[in-house]
Amino acid sequence: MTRPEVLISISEAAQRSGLSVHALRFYEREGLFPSPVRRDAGGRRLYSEWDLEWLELCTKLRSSGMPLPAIRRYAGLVAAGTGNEAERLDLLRRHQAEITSQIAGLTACLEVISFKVALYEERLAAGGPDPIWVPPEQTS
Amino acid sequence: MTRPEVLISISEAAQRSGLSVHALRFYEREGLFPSPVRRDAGGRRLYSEWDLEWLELCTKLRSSGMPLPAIRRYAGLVAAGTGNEAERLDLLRRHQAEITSQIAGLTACLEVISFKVALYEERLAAGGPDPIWVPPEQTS
DNA sequence: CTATGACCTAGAGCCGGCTCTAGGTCAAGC
DNA sequence: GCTTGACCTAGAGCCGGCTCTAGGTCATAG
Repeated sequence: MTRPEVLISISEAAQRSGLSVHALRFYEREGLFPSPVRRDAGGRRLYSEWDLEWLELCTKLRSSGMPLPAIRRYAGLVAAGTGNEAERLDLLRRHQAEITSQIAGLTACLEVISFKVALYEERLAAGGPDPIWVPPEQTS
Repeated sequence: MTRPEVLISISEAAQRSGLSVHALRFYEREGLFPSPVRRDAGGRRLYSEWDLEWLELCTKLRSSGMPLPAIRRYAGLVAAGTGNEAERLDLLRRHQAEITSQIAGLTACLEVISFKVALYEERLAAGGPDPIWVPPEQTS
């Protein structure tokens, strides 16, 4: 009655997760998996659906700037099983705040850039080669 | 009639730009200034208001992920004077797109995290220690 | 006159996050 | 039985962006 769990090789896991095989092994060494990655008789890694989902979360965390040690902590909490939900929540909330402030920062940068873009567009449209922003002549 | 241009020392420029003195010298070596930073008789750097404005732009570009070589290119265009506005515009537009897609990526991550946060909150509020996401028991 | 402190240069070091290499095992196909 | 190719481990290397060090100059204060 145990349904036939699908297990895939590292190269397949790499394809499906978007990570390189190197990165997958590296993540494992770094303790980023809550439960050890399974192996076949020959010692080769076998990734389950669960592992892939976990990796998906990991890549989201990474791509939003969470450092490996933090992901390791989270993995540790998950590994420890139920009972530490408050801690997990705390970790996630902090990262949530982190992302929010990153977005705010980027939005501010975007505004500045967009302003400059608009300026250049205007000038170019006007055809005039009026200087917009020239370094001051070295009047020494 | 030339108004008395205010020139400040490197440490002051560091404070006002938020960069370290090391970083300021480093940026200069890396060719990130369109016009060379002025020096006093003793060879010490003197930063003008214009330099500070430039640095402000640089930090915006950097903090939104523009790599140093790209900033160097932009500095080169500004240094070359009027006539290359189209190129500058192109460079800025590309970065604009870059930032936009970064924001989109972060927003996607934020959604995932927020979803998980909501899940944990719900569970914790319910008081129940129902497992949310447990690594599968190694049913080997 | 000396010592303090801000500055200078050139170059080495560091950190995070991979990425790659060397050297080896193993199973399948010819 | 040999080659091929996917995998293994441990560890070295790389890249970007600073950051720090060593060793020196110079000006003002005591």
